[in-house]
Amino acid sequence: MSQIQSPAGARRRNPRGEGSRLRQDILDAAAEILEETGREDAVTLRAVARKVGIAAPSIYAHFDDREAILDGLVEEGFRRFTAMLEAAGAGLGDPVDRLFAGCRAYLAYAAKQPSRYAVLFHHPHLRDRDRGVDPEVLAQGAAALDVLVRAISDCAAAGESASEDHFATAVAVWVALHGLATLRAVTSASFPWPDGDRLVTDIVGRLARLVSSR
Amino acid sequence: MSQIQSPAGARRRNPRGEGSRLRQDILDAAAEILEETGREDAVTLRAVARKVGIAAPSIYAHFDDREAILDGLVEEGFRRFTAMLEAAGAGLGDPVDRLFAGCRAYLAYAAKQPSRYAVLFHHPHLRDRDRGVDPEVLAQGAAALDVLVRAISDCAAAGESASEDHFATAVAVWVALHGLATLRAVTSASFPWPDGDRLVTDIVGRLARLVSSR
DNA sequence: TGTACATCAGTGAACGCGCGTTCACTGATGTAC
DNA sequence: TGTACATCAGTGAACGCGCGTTCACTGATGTAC
Repeated sequence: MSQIQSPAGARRRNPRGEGSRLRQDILDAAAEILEETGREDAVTLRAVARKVGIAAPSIYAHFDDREAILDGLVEEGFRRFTAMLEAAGAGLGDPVDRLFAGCRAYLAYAAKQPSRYAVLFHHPHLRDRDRGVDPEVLAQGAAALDVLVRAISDCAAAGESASEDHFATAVAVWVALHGLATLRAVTSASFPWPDGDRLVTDIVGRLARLVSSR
Repeated sequence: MSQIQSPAGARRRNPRGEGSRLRQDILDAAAEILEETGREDAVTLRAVARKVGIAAPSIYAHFDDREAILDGLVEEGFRRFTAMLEAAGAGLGDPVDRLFAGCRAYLAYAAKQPSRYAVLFHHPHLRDRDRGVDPEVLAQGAAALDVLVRAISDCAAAGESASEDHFATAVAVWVALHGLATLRAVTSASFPWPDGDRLVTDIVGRLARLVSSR
């Protein structure tokens, strides 16, 4: 948040034309609450307003309703997630290095903000149920997966992966990354996880059908 | 539920000594609400009471508080889950067949009751945070994982798997199964999943280090 | 430079609701004599 | 066989709370003339 303060009116009113800065403050506060509590239902309008230091109704200038805050959180989360994945392997020439960098970045994001990560993939917006899927969110999700597909294509082109159907290969890797990310967040401290990096190298290496192990 | 009815008092009082039947009815109702809504927070004391056809305070005879209902759901869920996994491969002689049967049963459980499955692995009880982990739940979770470990050990003993550290191998398979189970539940209908059975065979085959593909 | 005015960025009080939980109770069912 | 009584399986009313949302408003900030 660009300005944090107690409810006692310490917040300075945004200057003209920059009222939309409050929108970002609201999203940041919502993300903080989500991460602190680990519960999506703790992100209430009033809790967010308290955290930002505004009156609850002020939120309605920027979001239609409570659900819209969560929608915004998911949308922003996906945008950042995709950008982060793309940035992860950007400077690397070797496609296998790029693949692993992307996978490690994926897991690092989920480890750093487990609840925020979880909300990306549990949010009802991803389902078709009651309302349609937000196409923006779908597009971001597809873009994130595409980073993986390209990395694997490049590995295959370089003769480093035996993958044939690169999309299916990418999905297999994605599935395992997601499982690893969520289970790590949820298991108790007493769970005897095998050595983390070895596990990742192993899983990704096998599922991406890498030719030589690293 | 052994008896379902509208709130209008159609429920028949349990005979003496069988009051604990209500406990099971409450758990069943909670499971139904969870699956219908897909939201853990929809499982309120009052919603459960309405579904069972009793007054809300009647629940306190069987559960300490609202949280205890969810705890009960998780505990029962794990017990059934483990039993189901064990039953899945019971009749099969070939260890590879047994492994695949277990994996398919795992995914089938998650596909049939996605919310109930999700609650097993997202429930705060698995974390160390505020309260200690319920040892009963931990034990059931360990037992479920152990089914996998044994299946893989048997494959290795039969020369069908190149696995060395069977626990690590089982964790890799588990991670992928969990990822597949949760992502399948959450992706929109428009997501172009690769052929389900091929994907499972492929992922499990590679991660379990099976020698010959099936 | 002064001033009337529109706009913007919020506020404060109030609403109705469903919730978890408590409390004192009720009335059917089985048991002791 | 009859009856007093304990127990069991619940009920109904009430509480205080935090919630999402609405409404009419306020007062600072910039703009037109």
